[in-house]
Amino acid sequence: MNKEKSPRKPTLFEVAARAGVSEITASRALRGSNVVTPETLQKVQEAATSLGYLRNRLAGALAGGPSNQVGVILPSLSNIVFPDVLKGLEDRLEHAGFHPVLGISNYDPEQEEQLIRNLLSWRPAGLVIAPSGMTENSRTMLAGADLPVVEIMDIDTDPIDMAVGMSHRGAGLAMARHLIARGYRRFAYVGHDIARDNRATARLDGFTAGLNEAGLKMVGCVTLVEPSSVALGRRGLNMLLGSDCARPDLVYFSNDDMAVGGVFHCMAVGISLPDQLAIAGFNGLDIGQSLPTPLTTTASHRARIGETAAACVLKRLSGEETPRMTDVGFTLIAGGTS
Amino acid sequence: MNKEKSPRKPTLFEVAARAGVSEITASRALRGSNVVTPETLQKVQEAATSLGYLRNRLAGALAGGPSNQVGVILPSLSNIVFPDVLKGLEDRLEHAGFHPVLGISNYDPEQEEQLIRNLLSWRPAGLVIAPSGMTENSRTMLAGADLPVVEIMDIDTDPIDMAVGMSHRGAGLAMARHLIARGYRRFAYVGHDIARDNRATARLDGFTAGLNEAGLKMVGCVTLVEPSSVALGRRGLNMLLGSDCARPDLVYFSNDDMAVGGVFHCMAVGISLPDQLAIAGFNGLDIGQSLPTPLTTTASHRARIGETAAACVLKRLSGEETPRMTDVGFTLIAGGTS
DNA sequence: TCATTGAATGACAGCGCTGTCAATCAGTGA
DNA sequence: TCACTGATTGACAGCGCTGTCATTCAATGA
Repeated sequence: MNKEKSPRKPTLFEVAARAGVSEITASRALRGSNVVTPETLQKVQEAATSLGYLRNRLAGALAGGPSNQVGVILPSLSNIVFPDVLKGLEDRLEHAGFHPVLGISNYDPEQEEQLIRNLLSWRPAGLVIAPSGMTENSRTMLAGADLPVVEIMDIDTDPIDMAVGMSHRGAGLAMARHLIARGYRRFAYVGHDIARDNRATARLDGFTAGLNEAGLKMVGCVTLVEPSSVALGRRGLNMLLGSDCARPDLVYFSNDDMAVGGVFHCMAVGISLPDQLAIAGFNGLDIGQSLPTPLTTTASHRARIGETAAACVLKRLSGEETPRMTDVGFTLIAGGTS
Repeated sequence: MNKEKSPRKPTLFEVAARAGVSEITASRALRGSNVVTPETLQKVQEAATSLGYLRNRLAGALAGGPSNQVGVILPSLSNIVFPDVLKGLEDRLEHAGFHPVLGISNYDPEQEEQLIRNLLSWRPAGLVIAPSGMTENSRTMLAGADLPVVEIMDIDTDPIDMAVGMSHRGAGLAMARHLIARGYRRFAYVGHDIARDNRATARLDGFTAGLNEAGLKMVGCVTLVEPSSVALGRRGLNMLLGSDCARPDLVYFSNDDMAVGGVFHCMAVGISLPDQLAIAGFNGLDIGQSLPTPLTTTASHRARIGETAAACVLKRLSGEETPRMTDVGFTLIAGGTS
């Protein structure tokens, strides 16, 4: 089935010959141009089917036809956040017959640059990227690439072309204000590999700013240099409470995975929520909201970010005006854990 | 930045001219061929850099060069399973400088066929697919495409070219035997949109077979025609226990998301695990293992499936022998919920 | 000294398709 | 009848690169 030497795939030329028309007419027919007669169309389609013709888009794109590939660069697929974004992207792209070509940067600017170069060399129709500290080269390539480029997730910095996301700093700030208004005063933080995840850093930054506004500061802080996970959150809270810092009344986690781990730790050691300890996360994941006591968190609209980014690319390709900045916002969820 | 008309990208010809060599030599230099002199190499690299040259792989692939794109077709990105697989794939591919080109079939054979046609038209180096009931056309295209094709997830059926996965039927069967050995007798099932997810169906099938071996049958069964989620599992268990079936002593869930929902329901209504009710899932997700009481489940090696599939493609491309079937197996986790 | 060898480079053709512009032709009104 | 219009179709060139074979040239040994 795959050992026999292939008898060369039929080309457009053969389809055209069989249908008794020229190559270009066959091309137009198969691409659904509306200038060909219904009869011609049918002849060509029949010829294509009977020969098992499979279009070669490499040749098409090289000859100046449009591409239906969109480069997508994400820092990770480890937690559900980026798959959610990817899902939104894919959804919207697929409706338009486009495909994401994926690259994972692992939060590394060098790898990111490599990926950009690599993906651009396929001359995609557009590029969507969740940046991880782009290098100068990266910016130059993107700026000169003459295709729609959408930077996603964060809108706290000025984009090369377009940006779709939310203010992570703003989300942290809003959460701090909300919690202070609810009467909490002794805050602690449990975070994951924060050096690499600059969005988590931005949230913490905003959160701290909120505390400062009220003349407060953190009473404790644990940061674990590992990717975020439920298990890590559980471990992190355990460490925090075992340390000699003042007992916090609320722990802000770097995200929901971590926060759910915190909740599980409380369940396991019999700390009652939210009386003895309150917990807040970030992301608004299904899992947090399905806990016996729903998690206090900030819902990020991840799929919507993906969808909107895809929409921006598609709009630009069809010549429409596109906003430079799109804020999809966030929604504070006042759950039962605070 | 994107309004000005682009002054046409420099081509290999210009790089070659600038370096004072022929096109083909420049091509070889930039592709890292070992036949060019170090001096030539440097001249060409300098010329390329100073011109901001960006390789055009469309032309390269069309001219007979290799592609570094691998088509990937998955049925969904909604729960963590397929992102995990994708992560494994991406990891391995990226190390070899390859990129997945993604398509989501939504468990629909027609869409799947469309995707296959579309992705193949880019002449990728290989194709990895988690099949959703392939059509006759799909099979024909793949069989005739003359590239490595890996069918992933399930190995219960005969593959077109290669298969990497585990026996879902076997996993269901093993779990049934394990639970029966532990003394459980009154089994019920809570599942999600099973018509579309034939792997969940295979597990249920195996599980039922295991019960039959022991002369047992299900005492209750709830199947909800929605994508699986924690919330759905919670709802499903609630429905099951509210129905008039005999009270089960163990509920088998279609996967861990659902099972965790079941655990949360028990917590919320005060059913103690595993005395009053036992629960088992499938997948071995982090979340289930981080519960105060770790979930009894079967760990599927999702990332490994992706890695192995990628490895198969790469091996085949480098001319090595590849196994037709790779069983990555599964691991039964006897947790505290049973 | 001369044929021989191997390393480095180059000329050429063509991958399969589509944009551009030109040609064809039936139908129309003067 | 004839120029004119619009709807179809076609000829041509070339997108940018790489495989194949040929060429060049210095180094080698007889």
